[in-house]
Amino acid sequence: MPDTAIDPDFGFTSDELDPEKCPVRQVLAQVGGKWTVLILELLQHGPRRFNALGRAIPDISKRMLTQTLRDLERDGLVSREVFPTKPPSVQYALTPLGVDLMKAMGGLLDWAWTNFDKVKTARDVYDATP
Amino acid sequence: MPDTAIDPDFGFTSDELDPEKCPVRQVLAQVGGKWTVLILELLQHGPRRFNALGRAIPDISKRMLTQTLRDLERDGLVSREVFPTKPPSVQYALTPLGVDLMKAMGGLLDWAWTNFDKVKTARDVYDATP
DNA sequence: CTGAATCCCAAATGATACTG
DNA sequence: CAGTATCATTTGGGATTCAG
Repeated sequence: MPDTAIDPDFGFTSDELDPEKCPVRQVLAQVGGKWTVLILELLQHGPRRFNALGRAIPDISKRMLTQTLRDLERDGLVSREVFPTKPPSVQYALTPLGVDLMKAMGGLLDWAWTNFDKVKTARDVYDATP
Repeated sequence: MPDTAIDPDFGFTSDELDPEKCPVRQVLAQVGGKWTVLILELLQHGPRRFNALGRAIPDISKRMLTQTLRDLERDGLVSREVFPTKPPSVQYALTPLGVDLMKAMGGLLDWAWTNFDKVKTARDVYDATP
């Protein structure tokens, strides 16, 4: 008998919510990073170099810029190309998979721009009620 | 003169990336939480009680379930209704704003289910190359 | 210019016990 | 049942320094 019990309150198998197996949890763990989407958005404008990205994001450290780009490269969302100039330059760009992801994120991003004021208002109301 | 300088590499004003003012960063800080989207997805099935949500998510603690629900309520995405039965029962449900957010997230969620295997493959390839 | 390595702090999360 | 309170732990991220 399978160990994928079905939750009585929902229709889900436990497998579908398993942190290791649930694609939503895995993808969101990446995309939910503090800098991930910001960098992906910038790269939608075309390939950019390391420091150009750094300058565009005022409050990111080199450490996190490097690390986030590495993670994105590892996931196949961003490509990294080194030009052996002197000094060296490195260009980052969205891969087709990355472009596709950003297309899929369009709805969420639009929602954020058009509805965040409602969220802000809700917060103010909530915080105002003792 | 305004302090909203324009980045030379992109067309953005610094205001648009200001962590406090950028809706995308604000919304993602919430949605990117470890449990947020999971709970919102469950509530798409209809209103549910505290422990039903807890049972459906195998590895969440009561502490984080409470906190995430509070944050969602504060943001106007989830409603909370207390029934003074004995013992008490509390029902959580998506608000219209929450329903709307989940609609906007549809593209991303679909992408996760259909493309995560590609991400996994990319990871394996990346990790295999020394 | 593009990182890697290290140290360190703050925040997020988990574990457990207690309560109306 | 639906939390709260407290403590312990893990993780994310910043600052700094060094290197090809």
